[in-house]
Amino acid sequence: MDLSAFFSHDEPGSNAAPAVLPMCGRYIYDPIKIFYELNNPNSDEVADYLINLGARDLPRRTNISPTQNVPAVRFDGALGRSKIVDLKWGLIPRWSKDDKFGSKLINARAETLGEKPSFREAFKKRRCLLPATGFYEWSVVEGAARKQIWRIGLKDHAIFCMAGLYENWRSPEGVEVETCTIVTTAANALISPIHERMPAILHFKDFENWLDPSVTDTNKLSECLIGYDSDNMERIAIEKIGT
DNA sequence: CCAGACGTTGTT
DNA sequence: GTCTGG
DNA sequence: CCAGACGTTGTT
DNA sequence: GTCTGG
Repeated sequence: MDLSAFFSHDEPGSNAAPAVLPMCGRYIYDPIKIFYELNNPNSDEVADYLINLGARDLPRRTNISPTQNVPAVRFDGALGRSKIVDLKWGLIPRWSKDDKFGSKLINARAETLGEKPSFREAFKKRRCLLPATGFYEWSVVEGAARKQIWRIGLKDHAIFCMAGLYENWRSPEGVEVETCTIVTTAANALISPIHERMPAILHFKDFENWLDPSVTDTNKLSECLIGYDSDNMERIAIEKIGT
């Protein structure tokens, strides 16, 4: 396989083919405020949607990692609409005896959400969106001393929403913890040279169905968990997280 | 029946 | 909680 | 995902 | 090398 085309926008020196490795264990949230200042778009329906939910002033975070609280959109039954809440990244199943298992469940494969004991109930009833402006992947480049870091996102740094599931877990001591996981899917053409998986990025038209707990047709829900179009994304080699 | 797992990614 | 393996 | 730790005994 | 914490 000729991988040279994938490196046309790489930094100098990374012309060796990387071992095919690599998912979504770190990501980025740039405030919508910054997004608008940088790009001044005429309209962006995802950004407008999040602004309407009060996301405009969420803080900038360039290295969101598992076990941290992350901003999420989910349906609130009492309000009758979706709202933004903080969820701890790393899903702890309701039946889990301790919180250790949660640190492993940072991703959930889209293909098997309906079957896995840890995810199937959340897939039917507790879906959420995780806003982001990018995510990181690491790949081993032959001959290089360190792993190559990639910052991946939509073109023009547009904000997007990853598909997520959430749970409400009660510890033996009675402490409530709300946790979440990021749904992954097969990598698209842009990402597959460096990683086999990528987060499921939802199109705006699918937000409502994904968030609506009364929607339980899992076949239909699965249809929106397809790899995002490579042409609308970009992948940039970086030296350090946060740059 | 009980005991034990329940997950993903990447690496070999 | 629910399924699988023994 | 990466970075960093990786241990015990006895004492307070 | 493998696990834990963030």
